[in-house]
Amino acid sequence: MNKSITIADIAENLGISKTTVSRAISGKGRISEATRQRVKAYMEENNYKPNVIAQGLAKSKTYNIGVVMPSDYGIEDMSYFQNCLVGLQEMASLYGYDIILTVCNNSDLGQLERIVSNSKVDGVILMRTLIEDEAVKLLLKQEFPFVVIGMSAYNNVVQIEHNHFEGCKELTSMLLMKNLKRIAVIGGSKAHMVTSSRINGYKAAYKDLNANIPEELVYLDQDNSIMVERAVDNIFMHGADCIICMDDAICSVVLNKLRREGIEVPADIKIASFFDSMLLKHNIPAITSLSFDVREIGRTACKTLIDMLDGIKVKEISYLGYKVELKESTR
Amino acid sequence: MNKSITIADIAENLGISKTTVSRAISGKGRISEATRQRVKAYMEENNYKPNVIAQGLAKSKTYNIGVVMPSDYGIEDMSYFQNCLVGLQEMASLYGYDIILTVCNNSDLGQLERIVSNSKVDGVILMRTLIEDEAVKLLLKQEFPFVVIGMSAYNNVVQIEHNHFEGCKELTSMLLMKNLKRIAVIGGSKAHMVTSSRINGYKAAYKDLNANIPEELVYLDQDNSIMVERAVDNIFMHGADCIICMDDAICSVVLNKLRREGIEVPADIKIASFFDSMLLKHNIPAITSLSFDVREIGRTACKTLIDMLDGIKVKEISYLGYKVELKESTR
DNA sequence: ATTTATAGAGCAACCGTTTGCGCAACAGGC
DNA sequence: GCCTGTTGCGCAAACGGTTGCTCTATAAAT
Repeated sequence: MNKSITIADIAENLGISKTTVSRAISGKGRISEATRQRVKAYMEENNYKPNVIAQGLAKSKTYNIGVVMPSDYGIEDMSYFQNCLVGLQEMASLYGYDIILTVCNNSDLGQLERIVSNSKVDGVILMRTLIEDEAVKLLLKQEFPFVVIGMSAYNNVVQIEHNHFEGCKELTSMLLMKNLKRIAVIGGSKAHMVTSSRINGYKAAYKDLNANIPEELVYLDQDNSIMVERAVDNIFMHGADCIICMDDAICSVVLNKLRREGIEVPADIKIASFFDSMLLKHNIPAITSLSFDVREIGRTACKTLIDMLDGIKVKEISYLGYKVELKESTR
Repeated sequence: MNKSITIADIAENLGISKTTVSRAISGKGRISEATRQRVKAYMEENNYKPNVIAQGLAKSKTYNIGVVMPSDYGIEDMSYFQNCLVGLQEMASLYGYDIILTVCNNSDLGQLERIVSNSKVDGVILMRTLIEDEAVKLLLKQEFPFVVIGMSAYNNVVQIEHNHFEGCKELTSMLLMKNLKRIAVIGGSKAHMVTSSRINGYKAAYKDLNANIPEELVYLDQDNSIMVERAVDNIFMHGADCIICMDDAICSVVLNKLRREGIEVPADIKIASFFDSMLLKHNIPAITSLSFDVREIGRTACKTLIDMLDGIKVKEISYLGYKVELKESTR
């Protein structure tokens, strides 16, 4: 690991002061075009790279963004995470930031606390928040800049999200319009904001039509396949003409279960799913899906945080678009 | 974001020098027990947190570890990645390091180059390497400390890996012992070291028995479900009594295909898979699987890198155990 | 020709730690 | 009472940048 050259080296070799070199590089302050060119040329030639740590110390910035990934992320969340991360990265590197990743859970914020109080990051992005979220509380208390991806139950929190309420409402409405009246819902955790927003959207669609909400068809917190399959059984017992799956993993289990039971999709029952992953890409019968540009979420979240760090006023909630895809006739 | 207190503040308030405070904290250098206690008490009381950036500048360390995630990671890799990451984190935070995550691909190493030459990380962990790997070349050329997870085709590279050769050889041997002679292989990229190791293990098992290797049953580089399904067709055409799937995603597609064709597992054909994810957990018929403690890989990789950074001599290749799980009779 | 504005550059302090070296006080050995 | 060793501590220079202020030379305005 060969020692890299510093601003002082450049200054000495060019017979100018460190100040001037610094100015030539940053473009700030008064400096002649000629000198700037000399410095630039020398930099180029000798492959000078600024030491971001030193810059950080001087400017009280780290050029790092902390990203908190919940430690209970399931495999079904990972595709979302991956795409989001790519978006975050894209934007971060555009502005010279890097991403420090920490896995934390609501009851052990050690990691997050460390990077925040040791000043290893300038701001934080929360990948998901709970209705009762310790990370949010911590950051609010410390007045540390952060944005959350997805909805937050807290005030004064900058949020980037797809409009799950509207999305789920639109989806449900569309299904209702197609004369499907008994729409079941499986999956999603009650503790998550996303879920409650979606459920509210679902209910709103029913209310708009003054129709009764079939509460007996809603099965949240189905943590494993066994539960999901049991839910499917119950749903059939109660009679249903459509199932909305809260994520792809659930959808996959449901589809398998139906296949085993000899129930045809979409002939016997319709299936709709929130479609984040590629998991089902090649494996879906006719399902209606709601899809999001997750990468865009990442980009927006990152840019918003950077704006905040630059002291630019940002709006508290950014809603991003979603799209409902009907695939009734596929297959 | 309230300004945090510094070593200078402590020094002033306690009427001692910065040096003494620093020594009290680090425990290095000569210092009386009494003073140390005074400082510790004050730190505790006023919630002092060292500024890692400043420490970094002084010690020429960042306490950051770069982790490179290939940008072509598929959803089937994410579970592996997640578990590995948790292991990495665990060990990193134990030693006061943080993880800077970058997504890079072989033809665009911009991100990696930046964090390395801007001295934002002390060392790098490569999540996967290709036979012809630009990241490895770059790091070797810059003499930058790094370890790779999985096998590397290069010399003088510190590697942490499961013994895929032995693993796949053992798996294949076990299958051969059970009188399955026509074992097919689907999936895996020729460009990846893992794959070639596994294939070599597979072949070695055949050679040990002086049996002919059924080359016509090996289908690598099956990038999408269509190809996988076609491969399955071909495999049946050539006759096979077992299929080894290189990963869970492939396995999932294969299982679905078989189900659709009305082929029973394990009655009509046996299935074996490299089992990283939870994806198939609730959805597997009787498959034989090879599983790894991926978290341990992460831990080991991280500890190895930290040792390297501390100037401790590490062994070039660490093999971690794997285990073959037979589930022939499940379901 | 004198004043005023401005452009180009440098000095030196600063960001928050670490660390080599030096200094005083005190201990023990003779 | 002198010499040597050790202990506890502080000075000041680093680490590699940034930045407020000052200074000079030149251009523009009067």
